[in-house]
Amino acid sequence: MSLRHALLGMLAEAPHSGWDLTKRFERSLGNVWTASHSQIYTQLGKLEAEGLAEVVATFPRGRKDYRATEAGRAEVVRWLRETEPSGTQRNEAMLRVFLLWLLEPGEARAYLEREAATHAEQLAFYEDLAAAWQGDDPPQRAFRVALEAGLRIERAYVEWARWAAAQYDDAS
Amino acid sequence: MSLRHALLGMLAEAPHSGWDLTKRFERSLGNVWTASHSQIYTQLGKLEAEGLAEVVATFPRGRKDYRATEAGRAEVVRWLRETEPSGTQRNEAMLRVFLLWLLEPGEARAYLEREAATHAEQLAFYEDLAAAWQGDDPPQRAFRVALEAGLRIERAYVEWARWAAAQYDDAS
DNA sequence: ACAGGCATGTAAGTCGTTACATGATTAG
DNA sequence: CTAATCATGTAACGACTTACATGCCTGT
Repeated sequence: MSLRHALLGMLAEAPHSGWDLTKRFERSLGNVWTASHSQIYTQLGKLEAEGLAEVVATFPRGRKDYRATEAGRAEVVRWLRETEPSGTQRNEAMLRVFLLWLLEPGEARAYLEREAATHAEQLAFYEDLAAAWQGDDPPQRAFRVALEAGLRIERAYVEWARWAAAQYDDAS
Repeated sequence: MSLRHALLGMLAEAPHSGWDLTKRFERSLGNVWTASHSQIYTQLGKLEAEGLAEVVATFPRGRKDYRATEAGRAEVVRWLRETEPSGTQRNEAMLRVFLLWLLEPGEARAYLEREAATHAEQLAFYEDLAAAWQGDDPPQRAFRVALEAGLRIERAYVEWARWAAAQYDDAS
């Protein structure tokens, strides 16, 4: 159950509302794990019921800020230490590559060119983030390490997709 | 619904039994999409009921080989053409990197070193596959294109993980 | 004879998506 | 005053995991 631990991790760093967490998933975290607001609010309720998170402040418009309790923080750490990442992979874009032979070569090439463009855009986004990055506390440094992975992997994707598109050129 | 289309794609290439498909997911395809046998058998039943796949042969031990019907083949092609890959990402190993600040630097470094080793192993596996690769029909060529992505991305992961482990060195 | 791998299926429960539903605050 | 954004929640349905359940064939 990774969502629980993703939420607890963010709530161990600083208080956040369900809305905040939803936005963080949409922006930075969404590149490694996605979650919809309905899932987040439901999970926050459960974390509170289990004593892993608590409401620390309430604001206008019904906003509630949660923070991880000591038990909650201990639970993320336990999860990081004692469990191995599940090998479950889901990469729909790459699954489609296995099936490209079912299309005309021109269509396959177009798909790969769109992939190249999408990844180039994502890479540019990461480059902007990296250029703007500053901060030296541990969570920021962990973020920078993850961002570096994004940079390197998106670069590899862009180069691969361009190479792959060329494989489906009329010539070949 | 990617699983349906992954199955239909394989059944459009050649007849396969549920067992075969399960094995293919465990081996090559598992790196981009995972599926358990229970999910596969259930889905094959549905595909047959909808006229997208049909049983073409039966063997000892209850083995049944399925093949995509014309309607089934048309359905994968429609999916490839008319739908965009869903942006849903789930990469638990990278999610953990965002949370590494919760561990001692030594533990974080150990995690990243294990990641480097895991990806190096996967890379070696892909390199063996690439060395042994031959075949010139369209499905094989699509496989080779996907394999090239695996090679490049695993290489990027290995280099990143080594760099990242160094970030958590005692010195820093 | 028996171990290992082949082969298929069902059931219960959890996780995740999409749609529905409501309302408050702020900026223009 | 009104549109956009903030903000939270529930319900229905579909996807996925884990466990249970069964039995056949082949090689040693």
